[in-house]
Amino acid sequence: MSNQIRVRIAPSPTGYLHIGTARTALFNYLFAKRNNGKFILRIEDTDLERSTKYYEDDILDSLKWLGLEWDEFYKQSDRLPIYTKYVKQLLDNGKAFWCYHTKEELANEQQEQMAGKQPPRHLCSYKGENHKSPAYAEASAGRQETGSKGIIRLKVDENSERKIKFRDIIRGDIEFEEKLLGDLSIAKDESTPLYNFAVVVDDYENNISHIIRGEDHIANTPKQILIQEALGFDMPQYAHLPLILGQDRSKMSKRHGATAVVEYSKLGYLPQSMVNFMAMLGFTPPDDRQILSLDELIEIFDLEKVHKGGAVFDIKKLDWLNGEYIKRLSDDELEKALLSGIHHNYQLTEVMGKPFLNMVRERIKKISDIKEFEFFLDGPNEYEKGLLKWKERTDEEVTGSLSKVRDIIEKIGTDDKDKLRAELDVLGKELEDRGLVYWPLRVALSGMKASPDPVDIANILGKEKTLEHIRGGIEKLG
RNA sequence: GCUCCUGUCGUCUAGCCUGGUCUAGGACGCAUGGUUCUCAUCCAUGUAACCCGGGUUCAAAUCCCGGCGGGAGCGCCA
Repeated sequence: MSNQIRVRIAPSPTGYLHIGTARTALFNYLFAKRNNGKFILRIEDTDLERSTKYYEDDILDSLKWLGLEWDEFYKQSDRLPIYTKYVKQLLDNGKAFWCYHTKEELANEQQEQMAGKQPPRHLCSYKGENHKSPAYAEASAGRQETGSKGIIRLKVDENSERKIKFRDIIRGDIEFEEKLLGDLSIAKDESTPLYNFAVVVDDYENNISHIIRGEDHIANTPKQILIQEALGFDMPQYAHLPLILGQDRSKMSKRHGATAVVEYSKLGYLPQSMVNFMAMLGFTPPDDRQILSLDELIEIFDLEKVHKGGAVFDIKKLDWLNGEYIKRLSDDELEKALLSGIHHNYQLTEVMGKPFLNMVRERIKKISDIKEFEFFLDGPNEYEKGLLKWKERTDEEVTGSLSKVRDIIEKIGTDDKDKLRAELDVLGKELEDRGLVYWPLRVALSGMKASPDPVDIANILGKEKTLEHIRGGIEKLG
């Protein structure tokens, strides 16, 4: 079982689950499920200052909402003793050391290097002193002078001619020069690991076989490889995903709009369409299908076919996809979604039967679009009486038409749509103008210039409400 | 500034590895038409791209070289 596929998603609970992290999670999940592997969730909360339980909960909830259930769960803050063991090991065997430079010194060093067109890296003067503990340094004059409590770094050979190479499943061979890296920070103290170190230790301890993550981590890879080597760990396989971009082709961020998965759920997007859409950002099915479920994606997913270039997040395409998914929802599913209350801009309190659901299903792209249909419950909004006017027809003609429609409905009701439509068509023929019948009726019922078929509205509203709104229209015209 | 990644319609992309079937295909969007009281749906049609320049070749989106463009990373954040 040692060569079982094991992948992980490692979000840090310093914000809501980001759409980019969600996409990375999705690709990890697809790869794991495709290969009978395990999908592991690891919360990277070594930065206790910024990590919160609130965001951790959001990450878990969002992942579940998307349907990306994990097989194993870890939290770095539960695993501190493990990091301590490995930090001590490196300190003891001389591969790591304490550095006492201050942040200011480091910043100055970097500034000088950049000004001198040199690659920015920390070449630590404490490296040769082999400090194994801060206590040693405390006794030395150096520490008081620098005012730094110190940090633990990995020794990196600044004169090395070696290239650090790795094969990326998506991009092919990538290499970096070891000497350009500088002495890497790995821990603030023996029990406070820093990102690159914690990742390496955890990936090893969790037996991670493939590291699938965003392209923004490519530059971290050689650093992590150096740490692996110092610790004597094997190198996992790497695959760096393209970034999700905003309209200006820079990494998607808040200024481009919503970035959190939870925001999209509140905006009225379905998890199925989010999954489908995110998958398309960087992966294309071998056929021309556009609509694919999570299970269908698992069947066809191929990590080697993932794209290299970043993909712009196009909300218009998401809207279309979401509309397609809404059309495929069953009555029960649609009703449940409409009543869920998750969508902040309008709370529907009741669903008026199957005809209502069938009408809505074709007409909304997002669940939150249901607010356009609030007139079904609350009656038409205030509208200008001019809206009732049909083309060049006079108020008298419109009133006359509405009165005749009223008479028809008083007689036959609204339950039989076919019959009602037939009667209205007869009236249209009499008046030699179908529009004169349907337009004022539709406006009287909806109060809007664009709305569903008035016969459908009347049918859903029922006889009494329909007549009430028609009378309202007639009154408006005086 | 340094390092790395990347470059096909407005957008997501197929094709590129294994040159010809590519007068570059699909989808979203947009436009037009049909249905129609309006809108939406649906149907049909159209719109629009191989970053540039050399080279190799009978033949290049596809191979090679050189430019240019875009992005990301460069923390005692992750």
